[in-house]
Amino acid sequence: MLSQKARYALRAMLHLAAKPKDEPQQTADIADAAGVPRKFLEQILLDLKRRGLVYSVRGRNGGYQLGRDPKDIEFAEIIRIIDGPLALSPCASRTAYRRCDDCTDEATCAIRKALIDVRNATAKILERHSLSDALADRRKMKPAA
Amino acid sequence: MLSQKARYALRAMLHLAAKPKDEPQQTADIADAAGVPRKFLEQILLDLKRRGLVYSVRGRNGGYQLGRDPKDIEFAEIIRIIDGPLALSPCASRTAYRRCDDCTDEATCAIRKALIDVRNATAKILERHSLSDALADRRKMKPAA
DNA sequence: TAAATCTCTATTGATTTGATAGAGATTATG
DNA sequence: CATAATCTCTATCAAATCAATAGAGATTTA
Repeated sequence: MLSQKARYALRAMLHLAAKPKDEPQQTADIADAAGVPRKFLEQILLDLKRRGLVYSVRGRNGGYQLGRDPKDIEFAEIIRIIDGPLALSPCASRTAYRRCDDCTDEATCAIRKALIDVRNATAKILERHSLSDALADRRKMKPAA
Repeated sequence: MLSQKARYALRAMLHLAAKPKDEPQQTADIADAAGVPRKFLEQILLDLKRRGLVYSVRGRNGGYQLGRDPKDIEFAEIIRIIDGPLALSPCASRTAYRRCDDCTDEATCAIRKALIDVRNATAKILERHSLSDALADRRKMKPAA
């Protein structure tokens, strides 16, 4: 399961993706639109900012914009920043590989093998799914009435 | 990420799968072989027993056996029992669907759509991966020397 | 009857999660 | 320049979850 925080992050990013690129959106507005507690959202946006996914403008009329084109921001990246690796076990992670403390023989671990398959399938989907894909999906699902 | 408990459960089940079907294995032995704290393992096995994955024999010389043929016990089932649904969000789960509390429009939720794709891919792998598959993998990886 | 085992429930300490708070730093504007 | 509006940073907190331990009970064999 994703954390609530990661779901908030995805919603906030999707909101930003739907806005004109260079009109900073304020945390209060994003929080309202995405249904996220404002102070909690601020922490989330700071994390995303530190990794370059959003760009911030300080001071009056400041706010947040996407740091890159929506087509270059993948679900996978957002989730990894907030929740950590996609894999079901550290030993099956590519971005944050770590040997299991209590693993006796990784080479023959049949559990690990299955978990790597899952991690690859998950990454394949989430690394190919960008914010612009999501916007397109949304338009498709709810045709302009 | 799977919980430690789920990893323990997979290891314990794999250990049982490698043993003759009708020789009850004792928790102390399984715990030792699978590297799981004994009392913690007992809880895990009880959960698995309640769902029919293992069968127990009480009293002296008692112990645990698989409740079904290893080929009919899937990783997915073990993980679901211990950790709950495979999906990344309740709204993307098939076995434990629940609407997101704060979801405004599920029909057009582009996040949900991606998460459903992930859940389907994950389930496809883990529902087709049985304990006997895992034993076969292990033999393949470590040919009888 | 005693020993070996599974069964059940409670408890505990550590960590994580989700959220709130408030004091800075920065900028636009009147 | 003063002020209001904003992002920035760190601390704190309560509740939930996780990982593990404990121990009394029930069951079976020898």
